Amino acid sequence: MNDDAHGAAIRVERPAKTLRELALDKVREAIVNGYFRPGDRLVERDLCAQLGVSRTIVREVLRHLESEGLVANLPNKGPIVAQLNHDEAKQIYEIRAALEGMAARLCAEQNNPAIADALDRSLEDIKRSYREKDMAGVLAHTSSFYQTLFSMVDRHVAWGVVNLLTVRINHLRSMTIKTQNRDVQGPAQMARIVDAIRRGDGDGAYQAAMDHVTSASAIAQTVLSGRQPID
Amino acid sequence: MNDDAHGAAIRVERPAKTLRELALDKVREAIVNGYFRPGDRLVERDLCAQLGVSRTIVREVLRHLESEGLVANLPNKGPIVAQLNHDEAKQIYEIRAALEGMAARLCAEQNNPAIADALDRSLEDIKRSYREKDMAGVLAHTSSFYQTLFSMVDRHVAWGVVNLLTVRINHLRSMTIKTQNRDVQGPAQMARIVDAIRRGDGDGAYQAAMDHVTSASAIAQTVLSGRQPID
DNA sequence: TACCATAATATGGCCTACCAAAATCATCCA
DNA sequence: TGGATGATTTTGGTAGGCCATATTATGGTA
Repeated sequence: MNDDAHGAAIRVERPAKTLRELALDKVREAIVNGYFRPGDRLVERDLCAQLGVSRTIVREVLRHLESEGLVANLPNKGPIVAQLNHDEAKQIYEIRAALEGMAARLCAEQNNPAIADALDRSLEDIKRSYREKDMAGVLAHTSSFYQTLFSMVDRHVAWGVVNLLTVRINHLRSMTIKTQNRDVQGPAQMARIVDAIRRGDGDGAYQAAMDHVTSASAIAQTVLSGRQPID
Repeated sequence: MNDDAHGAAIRVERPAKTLRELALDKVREAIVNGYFRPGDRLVERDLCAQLGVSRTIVREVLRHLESEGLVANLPNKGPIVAQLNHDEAKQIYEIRAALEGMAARLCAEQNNPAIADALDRSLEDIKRSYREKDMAGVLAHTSSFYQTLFSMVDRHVAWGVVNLLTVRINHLRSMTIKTQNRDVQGPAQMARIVDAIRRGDGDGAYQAAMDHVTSASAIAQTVLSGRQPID
């Protein structure tokens, strides 16, 4: 009798995404992977034309990105792509260290072998991407490693925070992973996290996760100040 | 010669706030202090009338609050005031514990007496507000205690995160501080943080800050499950 | 009376067009 | 040459309209 229960199984998955959400993703993408550079002005009407949507949508999208910290608004001059300074980047890495350390500890305390196994799979993906010089893959699989870390202990709020902060340092991330030796050191540090989790060693997992982010932060600082010509 | 440097001193402080920002603050306020209740629908056209602004503004405001987590958007039904469940509240307290613990540790490691002094002043304000049964004051001064904790070590990004999360549990906060004995226990726990900072005891400050938030979280959980008839 | 089809109504999503104020750029004149 | 003046660009904000969907009356029929 229940139409819902009956139809749910075969119901086609509607796109359901509104135009605004589509536009939001597009612009965020464009900023994150550098199509728009830090400091670039984001002129509303230009964006309208480029996205093929109305000003209403563009304004809402810009507001949203502003609250995400990807866009900054100069009064009476309009929105620009936010510029990340040295110090803010450091703070973001520091927060990630605290939260990822926390998640790692919680994972270790679960004593559930499935967690370490899932993390190991992500880790394998990362190593493979490094071997194949697929840097986009490295980033994606690293994200999914951390997502696993948080979602295995049902910490989606903290994952949301980490994710929000991470997009703001995305260009730094893509530079750090290209650094000399990072293809060996990075995975090794992550393996230490997984080992500690597998041993049920909360403190060890916490420390290992902190160390990993901290070393990424150090590299990022070098990149930011040195500005080595990687392009 | 420099007109800017010259004029800056006497330049009238223009409100500079755009209508949108004003509206944003109003609606956020209205949600935070319960004028709009969790689950209430936020009908765009009604808000236009109540705020006296156009739909464009209202929509931008709703988007912004959505990304802050204060408003949820039901597909094909529109925005409502976000409802905070048990588990999410717990996660928020947990994140605050991690970040406030971090800030407390950093403060302790600065070995700067001015920090402990400033915190002590906030603490006095809190106690006074408790004595005067000024609960709004307790909340405000507690916030400023933590703001000091973060700003003294220049961690405005982390402070932003904590702030963002805190508004979502504001009603819980106002309930926990009214709990029996909280007027004694709360300040005592905060005093332990300040003491540790004054001693330069990083680990102690970290632990004390964690303890304080953790106990607030425990009270909040009780309130949430017990649902004592406060109205 | 019970029930179903249909029509209103309410509302979100999206669009166009317009205006005012500020910033920026170009121009022209003393 | 230096500044006043005017044109252009762009944001901030408004008004109103169109369409699709969801809810709610409404009314007619078995």
